[in-house]
Amino acid sequence: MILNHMVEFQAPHLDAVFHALSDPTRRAMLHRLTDGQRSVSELATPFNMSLAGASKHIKVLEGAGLVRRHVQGRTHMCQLEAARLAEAQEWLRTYERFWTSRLEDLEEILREEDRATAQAAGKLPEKPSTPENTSRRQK
Amino acid sequence: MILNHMVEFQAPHLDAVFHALSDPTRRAMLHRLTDGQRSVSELATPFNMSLAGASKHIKVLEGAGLVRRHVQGRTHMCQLEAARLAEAQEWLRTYERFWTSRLEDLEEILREEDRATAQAAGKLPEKPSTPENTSRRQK
DNA sequence: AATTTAGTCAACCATATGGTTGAATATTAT
DNA sequence: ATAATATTCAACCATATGGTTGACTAAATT
Repeated sequence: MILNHMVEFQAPHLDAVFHALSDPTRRAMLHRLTDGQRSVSELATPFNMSLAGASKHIKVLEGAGLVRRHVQGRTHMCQLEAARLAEAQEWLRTYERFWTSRLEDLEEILREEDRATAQAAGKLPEKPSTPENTSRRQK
Repeated sequence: MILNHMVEFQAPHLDAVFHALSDPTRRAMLHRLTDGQRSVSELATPFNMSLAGASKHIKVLEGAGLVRRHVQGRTHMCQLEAARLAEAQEWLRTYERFWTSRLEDLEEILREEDRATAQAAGKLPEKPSTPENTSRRQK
């Protein structure tokens, strides 16, 4: 529970990171940066888009902390900054158990039966499942 | 290179998945589903939001394939569907090497030096770095 | 049969997003 | 000094997003 809190709230970047990743142009840009630094115009060229448009995308990536920029003269060099990607992966790791093992399916089924019985036992409470009262079976 | 293509293009869900994950309400909803199925109103209650609003969020999650819905009578039961999360994690895995090992930093530095020399050697080509001509040092 | 409950739908609103163009800024090359 | 290059900025546009409310549909309860 405490860990969940940490994952959910100790990473206040997730909104920005996931949003940045939701655009294919930006994902492609990140991917090109795995090969090394690229200037803004280098990053822009493969895309059928104005330089200003590409520049905006880069700013989104920068804002999400996925790219760092070093200005050298008139060219802005962009570099992949992976830390926030690690945070995103960490968030996803919480859900790994839902695809890694069929054992988890069984666990899930048991939980379901549990719920079903509880529901059959009586009326649903008025606030049936706030985070506070669903800790019945904590991890 | 072929693998990169696969990661980038064989997962056409990434836009929708990452977009779905970019909203804290939706992430919280997913999280609550790790504890078992929830009806739409159960999912909605913890949030200071109209039922219709929450319903929209759930539809976004459904659209991204992160939630499945079984209608039983008048209640719609929502269930976590993790496969697409696995795809997202798979995409992120491509970047793991950028945070897992300091060895990669060295590799990166070497690549940088390589680039710098190439640049010093002559003018930058007109299309300096299309995906085709940056395969100089392939993975 | 009447009412409550669960949920969607449609219309609306403010703001965000992804894109454009044209002008502005600063650096480098001639 | 002039021109070219690299990039941002500001204004604009269409569409998407996250939210609301009120009306509607369908199922369960009384």
